[in-house]
Amino acid sequence: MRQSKIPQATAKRLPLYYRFLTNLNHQGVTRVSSKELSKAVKVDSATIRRDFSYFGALGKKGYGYNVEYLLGFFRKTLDQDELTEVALIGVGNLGTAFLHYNFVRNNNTKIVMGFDADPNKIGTEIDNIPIYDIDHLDDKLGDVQVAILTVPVSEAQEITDQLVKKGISGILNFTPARITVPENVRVHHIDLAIELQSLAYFLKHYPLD
Amino acid sequence: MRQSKIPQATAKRLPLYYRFLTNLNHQGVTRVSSKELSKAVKVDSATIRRDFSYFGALGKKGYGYNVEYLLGFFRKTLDQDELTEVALIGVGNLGTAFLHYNFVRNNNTKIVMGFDADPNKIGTEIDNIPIYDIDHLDDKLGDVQVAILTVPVSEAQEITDQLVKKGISGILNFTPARITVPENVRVHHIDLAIELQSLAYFLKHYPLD
DNA sequence: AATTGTGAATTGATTCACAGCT
DNA sequence: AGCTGTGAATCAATTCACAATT
Repeated sequence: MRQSKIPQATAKRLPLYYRFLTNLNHQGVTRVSSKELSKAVKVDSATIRRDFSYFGALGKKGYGYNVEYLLGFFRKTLDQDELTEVALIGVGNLGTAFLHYNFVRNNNTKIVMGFDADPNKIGTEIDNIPIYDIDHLDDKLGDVQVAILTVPVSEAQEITDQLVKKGISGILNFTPARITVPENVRVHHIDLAIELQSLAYFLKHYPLD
Repeated sequence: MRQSKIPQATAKRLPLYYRFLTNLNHQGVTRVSSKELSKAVKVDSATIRRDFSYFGALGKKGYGYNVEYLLGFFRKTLDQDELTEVALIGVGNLGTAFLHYNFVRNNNTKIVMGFDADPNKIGTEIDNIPIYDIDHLDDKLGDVQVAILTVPVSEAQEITDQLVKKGISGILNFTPARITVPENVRVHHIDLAIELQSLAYFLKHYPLD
């Protein structure tokens, strides 16, 4: 498990491949070429072959890849069975969107609890996920290792500190705050405003036509 | 405007810089070094200096950067005044989160209308943004160039086709579908499930400690 | 005939490290 | 004395292009 030699860029694409292969499998497709897959996932076919090759020779020359075999392989690799439990911090619109997303197919992650400050939400369940009082983070969080942070920006750092104190390992941060954490905590930032602004910027400065 | 020679990675960080510089300015800070800024935005200081250098020599050696001057510069560069109008397609939880986000500071983008199929939403306004019937996309969209796509995955491609027909230039796609568009349309994918899965994957395979 | 798997080339981005300026 | 701006080095990812294989 330690020190995989798979490039990070490849690792990020694995869930994508997995999802599309699952779709193909459901549709009864038994074989697929890197070129076909490329069309579906919008990743260059050479990149796909390179990505797959890190796991060994999974395909057959002149034939392509056997969907079921490939899927079985990825299932193991992605720890598709070993579930990662996730806590959702902040049950606003964005947080609620996540709760509803939850039980779509590819579950190697599962939101097991939510936290909020709103008394109308505390004690309720959304899609069977209990919502606790944010002030009880300490008691309720248990040993959950991953948190989705969808709180107002003003609270982001303070709540992060609490999560860190409880020993969290990873945070998916949707607030615009660039939160500070110790070296051993991994943070992925998704900044919706920046995504939109940078799309606009690219449209103006890097025209496609 | 055509063919800027700024690296894409730099371009993506500009809105981030801009936001933090605005904060500093509001706090009355007048000068900042690349090292200080690095701490705040979590980007290596050499990268920051390199990024800035694409716009010329904006700083002073031994001193750092003048916040106001830098801001003025970026304002122009980011077309902070030239507003990009955006349509939000799909007013579910995720879409609503965007509508509320809207009028935070850095506005070079503005959501001007929403679309949904739900009769309870059609005809209403959320934060002063009118919600139209998705079936009236054709009449209402006008010449809006950018769309945020937050519809169920099953509708993604069909609605994309409509947007394309109306001449959209950019789509921020939050559905898990890898939508197909002509070459001259730019699509940025943000796939929440994949972000979560890949964070979990990194935690397991690329431990930080 | 078709498609993989991969060396080699290329492209893109980051980081080092320091001369030069204020 | 301190910090920028940048050449050079490094690192990471993509893409080319084709020999090998079914």
